[in-house]
Amino acid sequence: MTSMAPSRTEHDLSFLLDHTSHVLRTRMAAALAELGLTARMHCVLVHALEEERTQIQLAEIGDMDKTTMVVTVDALEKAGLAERRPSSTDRRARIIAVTEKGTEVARRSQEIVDGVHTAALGSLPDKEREALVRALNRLVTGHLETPAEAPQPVRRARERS
Amino acid sequence: MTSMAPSRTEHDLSFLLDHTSHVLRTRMAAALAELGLTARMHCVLVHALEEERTQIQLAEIGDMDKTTMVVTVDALEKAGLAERRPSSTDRRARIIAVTEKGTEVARRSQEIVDGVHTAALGSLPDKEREALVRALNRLVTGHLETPAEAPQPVRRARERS
DNA sequence: TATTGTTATACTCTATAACTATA
DNA sequence: TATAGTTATAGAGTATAACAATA
Repeated sequence: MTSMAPSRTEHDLSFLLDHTSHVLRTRMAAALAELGLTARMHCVLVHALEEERTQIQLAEIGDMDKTTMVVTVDALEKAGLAERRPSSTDRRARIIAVTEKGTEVARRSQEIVDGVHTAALGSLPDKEREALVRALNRLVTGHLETPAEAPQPVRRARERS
Repeated sequence: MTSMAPSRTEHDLSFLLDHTSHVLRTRMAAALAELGLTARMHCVLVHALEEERTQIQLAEIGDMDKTTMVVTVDALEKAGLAERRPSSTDRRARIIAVTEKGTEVARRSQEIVDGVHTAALGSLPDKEREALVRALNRLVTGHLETPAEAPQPVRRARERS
């Protein structure tokens, strides 16, 4: 969003990526909200369906904190789309089991996600679309693979009770 | 970040745009931090240098709220990079004047910004780089021009004093 | 001792509301 | 009445710390 260059938006990669990802995110959020889902809920549903996975594993896949995963799974349980089940091999861990209703919702939400992506990519000429996806994949696996660590502020210890 | 597709990351446009923009943003923040700047501060400096502009005008350009602009200008003043000056035509408004030091810092921060962008784009083959920029510009001015409005939550009135 | 999941909470960010002074 | 800038603060989002159960 923040314009990084004086009157040369066309080559401001920061602006271009921020703007497109932000707008796409709002589109996705609005589309998924029709099913009562957030992007995170969709993400968890889809990956929990693939195979038996614990909260930690799903958090890793979705690049969420484990505490964020707790509230996401809470929401899925409350909506009747998934359930926590004890792991048979590790009594600390919970397997996220997708319900029948959750399976159906995930099928529809995946259609929505694909539709939003297809609509965006479909607005581009074939050659350009292919090059865009190729270039982004090259950046994601190459020069823009890992974030620079931010100058993190310190956090005070919690008050003892 | 949130993976939107089951084991098909290569075509997950949400993931690709979110990841690249996020990583680029952290790179930019880290690089600008060396000068003691945030992306917003750089943005305001650069556009305040172009011509006489008020806070509101600069907020518009940087897509910031006017209250966010207040803290950004506070930071610039505190660092001795810019000053608030009364507008000669509207006594409500403040012109953001860049100091000599601010002018020099802006020159260097623009070099940093350009360098980060050039490094990222330089990791791509020529044809792919050109197509990426063309495709992103087409999306920004076309299908992904305007955000979908989020289902905004209500805000309670402030307590009267 | 380390790890999973949980709760509680602190912190950041940003937007909203109300306000002052002008227009 | 409307607008520029300010202050105070609400609210969302998320990360940190501590903890209980288990490995």
